[in-house]
Amino acid sequence: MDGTSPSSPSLPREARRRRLVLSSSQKDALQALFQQNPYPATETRERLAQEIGIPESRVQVWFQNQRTRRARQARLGSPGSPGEGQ
Amino acid sequence: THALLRHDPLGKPLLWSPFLQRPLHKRKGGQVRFSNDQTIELEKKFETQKYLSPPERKRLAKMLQLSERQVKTWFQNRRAKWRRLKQENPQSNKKEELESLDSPCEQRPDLPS
DNA sequence: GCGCAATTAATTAAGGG
DNA sequence: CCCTTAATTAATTGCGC
Repeated sequence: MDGTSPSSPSLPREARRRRLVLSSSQKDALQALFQQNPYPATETRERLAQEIGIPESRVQVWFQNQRTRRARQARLGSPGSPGEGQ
Repeated sequence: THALLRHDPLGKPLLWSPFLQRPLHKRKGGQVRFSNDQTIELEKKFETQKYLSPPERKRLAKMLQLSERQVKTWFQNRRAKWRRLKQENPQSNKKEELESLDSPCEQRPDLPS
């Protein structure tokens, strides 16, 4: 009896939340812009969204997640570099 | 009724899974996800009124055992999401349940007479 | 004082190896 | 199976009205 089986045979009609899968090109574009500016203005985001063909909100969340990723990577990468000057 | 019902295609609430889920929806700082009932009630109110007046907010907060601030925050977050949804979706796109109740973007917040 | 836009941290779950 | 990562949620800050 594992509850892990999502066996709900009675409702195959539910469209499970399908998350957007970004292509390499899309990711590349996002990353490029991110390197230029991790906090792009709304207009910039919109423009990029149009260019890569995804909704602006997705660009927004991508940037959010990317910031988090970066911060995390920085943490794991070099935990003790900067001599805190405080 | 349905075991694993979650998330609409466009939109709305996420209700947690039934019993077989992690006993903790508590975030680190002690923030907790609202109960299904709370969310449902909030939503119900939201369908009727996008903006609610301070006294109503207080009432609802008491009813749901939430802070007025929490209710306020919930409504604001909801409004934001809603606007985005409308903007991205020209028409109310709701798979099976269509609720064309949202046309006027401009609902005036009840002015205290 | 409230609404709103922007942003955050934590979490939840889809996709793919 | 498990890691990556997109999507969601409640809360916060700052700004203008």
